[in-house]
Amino acid sequence: MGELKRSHFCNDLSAENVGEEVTLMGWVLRRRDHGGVIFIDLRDRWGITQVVFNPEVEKEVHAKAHDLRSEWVLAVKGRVERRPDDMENPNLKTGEIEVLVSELRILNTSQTPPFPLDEEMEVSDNLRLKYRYMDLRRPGMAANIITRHNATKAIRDYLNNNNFLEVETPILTKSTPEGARDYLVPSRVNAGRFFALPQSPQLFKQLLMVSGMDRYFQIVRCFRDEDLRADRQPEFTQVDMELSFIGEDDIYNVAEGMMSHLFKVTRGIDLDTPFARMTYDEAIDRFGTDRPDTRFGLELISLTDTVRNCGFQVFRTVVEKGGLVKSINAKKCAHFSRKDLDNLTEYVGQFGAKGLAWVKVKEEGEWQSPIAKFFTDEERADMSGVLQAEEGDLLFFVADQPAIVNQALAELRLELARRLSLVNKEVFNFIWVTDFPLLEYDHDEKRHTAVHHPFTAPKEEDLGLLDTDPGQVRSRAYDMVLNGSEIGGGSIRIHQKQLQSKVFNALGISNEEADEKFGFLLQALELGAPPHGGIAFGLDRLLMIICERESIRDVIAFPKTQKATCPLTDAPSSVARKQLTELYLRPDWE
RNA sequence: GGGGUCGUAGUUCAGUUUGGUUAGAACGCCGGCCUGUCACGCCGGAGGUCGCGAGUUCGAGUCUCGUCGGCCCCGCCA
Repeated sequence: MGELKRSHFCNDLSAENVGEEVTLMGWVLRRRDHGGVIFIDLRDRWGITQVVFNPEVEKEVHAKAHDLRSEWVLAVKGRVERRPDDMENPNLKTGEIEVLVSELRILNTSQTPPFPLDEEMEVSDNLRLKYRYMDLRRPGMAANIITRHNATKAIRDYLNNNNFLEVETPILTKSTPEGARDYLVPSRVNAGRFFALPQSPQLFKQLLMVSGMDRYFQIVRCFRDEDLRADRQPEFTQVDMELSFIGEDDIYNVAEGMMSHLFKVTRGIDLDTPFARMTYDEAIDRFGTDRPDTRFGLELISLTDTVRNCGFQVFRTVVEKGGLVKSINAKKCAHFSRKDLDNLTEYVGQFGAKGLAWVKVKEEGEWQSPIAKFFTDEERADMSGVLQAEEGDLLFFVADQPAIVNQALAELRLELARRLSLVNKEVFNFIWVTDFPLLEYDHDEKRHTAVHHPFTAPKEEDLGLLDTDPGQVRSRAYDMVLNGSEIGGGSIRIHQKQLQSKVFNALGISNEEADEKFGFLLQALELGAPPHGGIAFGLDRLLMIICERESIRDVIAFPKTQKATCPLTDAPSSVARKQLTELYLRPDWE
């Protein structure tokens, strides 16, 4: 760069700077060579400035500019000039001016980029990840990274102003049963032993409460060795927090305040607080899922009682076996074609539904449907009544075991909303889902497992059920749901050893195993653990919504592919045999 | 572990249904011309193991099987 020193960024200059000598540094976005005058759009993180090379002004510099190519790195010194009349570019922040270059330094050349940095062009994910540093030059991606910075800054500011301490917790930690598969790290110093990377800092943040930190938070990487999705990476970031001497309402308050600040800073949006609340049971009942998207209707309606004694054997048998019959009334959709319906039937099939019954409501409530003949006039009228069916409506039915009915119709509801364009992207519907069950039965393992995690406190009024009917115990867990996406979850924790042991027992964890795996926590609970609780937010998912992207990969600087690999570094890779033997590992796959 | 979909020039894609001469387009790239463009324009040019491997066939980008990779989903995971 010689003696050149950058004086401005590429979005700084305006008509007010006309006449000034400035020095800009950046990348060549585009070159427009007119044989005579040459225009270069110079780009940096902040913006774009047009710089001009005129042969009548600086003949040698102009000649040098002839060689410039896309993505070369330049330093240019020159005078800010107002553009001639009618030559202003309203699409550029710096469009009023241009820099007439008197001195050009080529700081670096560049090969032709492996893909165009044009925002409009779709480029395959593999290429984008292999050359991620090029991908991140694209203004849209750069904006996401900048938004991510602004988001974490806003979160830190808010929590700092509310008496929270940011405390780091170990990345090399102990493998614990329950939950997701661990990433393991072999210990060289301790033959045959392994660290695990944390699935979350759950136990450490509880210990920080025992240590009297009172209000902790951390923006922290978490690791789960499970299969990937558009919204799931093996390493992801949580906004993790824990508070002492609090109840649910205190958590809701802090979390709502933090979200309000976050959305104000990143999107300029004022959120309505407090957020709506809904129990788990109500969410399942009305939406079939514990993370309902409440931006549109199409709610699930139960017909189980209505059809209990009906003439249609399929429905009757399902109800007799403890199943459900639920329905969605797709208003004014009776025009759906047979192909549409086959299509939707296939769609719900992947969620386990063995069929999708449908009814088109015609004049005077008449049913056009393959199943119409199985019902009496009265039964059809009863069902139409419950569903508030009107001429032109399309009714869908699924009858099966509750889990299948709810999932199939929940997914059908979302698919219908997409097809009917009912989803308003400008709306941010936050809700708290509360009163989750504490335990669910795992048919493979033949025992109960924790719905949230094993440290979640049961509701006091349900404590008696822990021995008699554990599946019916409700917990003090809560999720924050935004537009159908679970963006955070937490609970009030157990802070007394006796209750914690009891829950471990309900989970089928013996006293010995509890001591071996969680002894340190149980000990801490006996040394003055305060009542406490907390919540953790998925920062990547939040940003995906804030940045209006379809994948969390777009808000992570260096994400992994669906196979959990990194095309840029080629990780994971094989290692030297010596490294393995040092770690007391003997491969048997060769 | 399973289902779907894609893989052709540097990039994005057409061509695959119905196998048949030299595999096309746009953008990009290279060269030339051009003093007011901003997705500059005009003229010319180069550029392809059709992901990889087997098979069917006189002949495969096109059909079959396998395999690798990207993406989406189920299971899994909060």
